[in-house]
Amino acid sequence: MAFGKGCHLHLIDGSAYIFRAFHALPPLTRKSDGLPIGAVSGFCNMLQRYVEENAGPDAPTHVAVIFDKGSHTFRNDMYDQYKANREAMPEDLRPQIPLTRTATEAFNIACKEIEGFEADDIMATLACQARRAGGRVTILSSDKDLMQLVGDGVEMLDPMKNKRIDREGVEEKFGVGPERVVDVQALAGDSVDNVPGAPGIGIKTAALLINEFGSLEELLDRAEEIKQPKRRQTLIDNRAQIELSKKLVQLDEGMDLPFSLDDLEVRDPDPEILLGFLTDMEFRTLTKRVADRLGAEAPVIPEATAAVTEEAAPDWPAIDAATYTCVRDLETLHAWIDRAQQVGTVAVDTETTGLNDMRCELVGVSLAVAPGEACYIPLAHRAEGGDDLFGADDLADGQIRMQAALDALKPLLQDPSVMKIGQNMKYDAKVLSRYGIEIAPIDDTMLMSYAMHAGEHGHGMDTLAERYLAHTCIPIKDLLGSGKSMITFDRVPIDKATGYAAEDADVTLRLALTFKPQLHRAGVTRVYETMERPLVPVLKQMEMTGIAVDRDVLSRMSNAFSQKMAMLEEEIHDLAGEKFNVGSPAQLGEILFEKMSLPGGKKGKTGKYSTPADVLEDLATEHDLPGRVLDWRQLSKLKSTYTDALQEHINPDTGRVHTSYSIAGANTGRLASNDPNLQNIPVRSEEGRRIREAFVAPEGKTLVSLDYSQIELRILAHMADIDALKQAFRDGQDIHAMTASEMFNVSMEDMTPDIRRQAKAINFGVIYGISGFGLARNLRIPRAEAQGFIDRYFERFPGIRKYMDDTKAFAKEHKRVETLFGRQIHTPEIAAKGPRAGFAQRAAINAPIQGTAADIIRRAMIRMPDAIAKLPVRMLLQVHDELIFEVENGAVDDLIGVAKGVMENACDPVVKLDVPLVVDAGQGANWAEAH
DNA sequence: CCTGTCACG
DNA sequence: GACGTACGTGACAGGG
Repeated sequence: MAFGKGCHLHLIDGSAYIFRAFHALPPLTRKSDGLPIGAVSGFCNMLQRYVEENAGPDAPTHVAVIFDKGSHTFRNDMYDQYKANREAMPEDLRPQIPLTRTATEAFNIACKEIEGFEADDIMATLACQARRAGGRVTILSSDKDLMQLVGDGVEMLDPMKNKRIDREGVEEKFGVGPERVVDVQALAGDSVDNVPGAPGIGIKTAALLINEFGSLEELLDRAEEIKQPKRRQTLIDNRAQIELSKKLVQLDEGMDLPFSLDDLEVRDPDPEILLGFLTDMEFRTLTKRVADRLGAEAPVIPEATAAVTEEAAPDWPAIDAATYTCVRDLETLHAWIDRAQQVGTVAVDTETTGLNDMRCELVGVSLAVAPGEACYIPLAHRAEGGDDLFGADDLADGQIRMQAALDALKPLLQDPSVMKIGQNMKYDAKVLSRYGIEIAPIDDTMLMSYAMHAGEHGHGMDTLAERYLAHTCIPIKDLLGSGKSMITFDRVPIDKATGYAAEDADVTLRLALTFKPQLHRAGVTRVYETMERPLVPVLKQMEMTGIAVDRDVLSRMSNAFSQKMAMLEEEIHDLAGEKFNVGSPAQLGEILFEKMSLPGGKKGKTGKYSTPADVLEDLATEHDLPGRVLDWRQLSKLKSTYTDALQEHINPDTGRVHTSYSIAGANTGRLASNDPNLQNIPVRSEEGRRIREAFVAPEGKTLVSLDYSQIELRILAHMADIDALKQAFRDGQDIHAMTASEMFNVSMEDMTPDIRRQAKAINFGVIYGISGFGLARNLRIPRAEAQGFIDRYFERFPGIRKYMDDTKAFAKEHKRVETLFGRQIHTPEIAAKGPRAGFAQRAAINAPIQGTAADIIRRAMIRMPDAIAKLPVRMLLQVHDELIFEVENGAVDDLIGVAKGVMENACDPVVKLDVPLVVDAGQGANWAEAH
């Protein structure tokens, strides 16, 4: 039947169906092989319900499910920030996308998508064609972008609320008719799609203006006539941005489609094909329901053989090193690869010659496809007994040639439809990357544990195996030994290595099967999917890039420090009247408190005097020696930890320094940097800050540093809901001065640096879970006075005390606290008695604040690679509230614009802060200049 | 291997 | 009423 009068076209927004199905359902997996199919299941159920509900007299004559295809559309060419705030597609959803197309076809419903266009444009074009032909159209979607199509026989139906949206519905939502919806959207913008619009103008104001002037064009041409001065200026200043926004929201109704309306005619499904598909997916209930409706026999779905179920199966085979396979030829390897491909999920572990993933060599790879089914593929083990001059570096027999094995593994490890599970996958991903394999998609058991159990215990594999599998892993010591006689993994006999390596893969797989279904129940799926797992490739890239360090600068500083230290040491020995080890607190304590009888000597647990800096500072007024020791200590620290150690960390292959970030190191969600720690490079003292001059941009490039201004205090203002603080941040005030002014009744004009400094200490104290003692020590004032400050602070900002009390109460009740983004930090010690309770309480107060800040910069980092993809720039480092980039000189301003936007909007669209986030930028030839 | 000290946010 | 107290990290040196 040709489409025409009397015809009724249904357009189903396929992508919306998929996302709703994905988020509404727990992460179901196909029993036989663990393939994630939650979204497919939900999608099929929705299609079936659609079919059942649309069989009556008003049944459509034509129907199509329309999908988005490709992430880059013509709108991105107009505006590269379009939809830049979108969360990346969850890894579990990705492999399900093609299956939803297959499902649509199995239902024998037309399934359409066109590369480079959004589903909305296809639907707009089809709706217009149908309208012109005199037919009716119903769009099954709740997307407000589609409301511009309503009218003249086109309606929308919100499938969630089962609510029809006609002209009146659109006017209710936008305050204007469908033909003016794009005008309102152009002004109001859209944070979800990142359409800028006019700042400060929302839907209400936009509708008011459009109704007054008739159209957007008219409004912009006659903007001078607007009465409100601020509004007038906004429209005049942002004309180009508003016009761009209109182009972004305007749907393309005139696409050239490679099919016609007639191709969308409603067709009955072929029972064999549809039931075949549902059976393949192992949807028991739905298969039966569909079979009943089609009057067909429901096929029998065999019980699952593999042990992938909602709960970790209790009947898993025991973990036994003797049962694993050693893969020594290509044929066997291919059999394992095929098996992994079929299952769709495989645990992967690499064995290497060391712990440094930038320098070690690959020795072997292990795989696990089901509990108890694991293998080890040795690749570079050395021949045994070769400890003499000859043969020591010969490869042991019976190993597949490295390159041949990697060539065979590469398609599996890069296959987008096969999930690769690892424990601390960043390590393996970096090693494999150095061998030409970019492993993806990945799951990480360490990160699953971190998302669920941060604060409860560590997340190393041995710990997890003990706790969750009641299994003690083979200690690596048993293979490598320890201390001086320790060997590298390539010297381990292959038999012994097989048991160890394959066990790691087996354990990892079992942990993943245990944890994966628990994520949803613990309420941390989103944390894991959006803030843990996607960070792995981002950090991998940063770490592998590294930062250029000028060895000569460090070396000269080391020499200068040595000389000064030698001079100081001599002076110290003279003042003490004897030679001793200045670096030994024990010996120094003896000199100070015994020999010289200076006051304030306190002994620690070990019965030795303690000589921290603040004690020495107090003593400096009494004697010259303590001051000299402090100077010596500073130089000693700078030399040993920085100027000397950093030189050792310059990678000979790249000439750069490559830190490694632990994602699951800090309980709060912060990263930790190690080998070397580049998050504690000196900055507070002038002498220390000069070490940053050694961190440089190569010729023709610039280092750019972007840091969040006062992010934790802003979060506190939001979370504790303190109006005065929130307003101060909105007005861009000096927050410490403002606090001081409020507390001490000093006007901002009469503010002295000292009053401000005290207020600043209190502000930070609040974040740390303030105590009179702590503040007193920090400010070096009597305890009673400090307590007075705190009392006055709480009097002025009662919301802060309420936040602290509420947080403590929450922690006591739930044994955990949460960030604004849902990250959980467990506080098992909160119920402890004695001093531990105090620690736990203050940690509980601090964790949501520090953790939310950590979440925000994580989100920014995850979005950054896409945002800066077109610029000649690389992201190098993260220092908690700061990101450092290396950029070609010509692109500095572009980078600052783009990256700042990503950082300042990193909360979107999940959390709306009541305070703005502000990012400051710096640039220079080295880190000292950029900061 | 633990402790003290000190570098950072 | 006494006790011990700011939050989160990592690296280095000394000393058993």
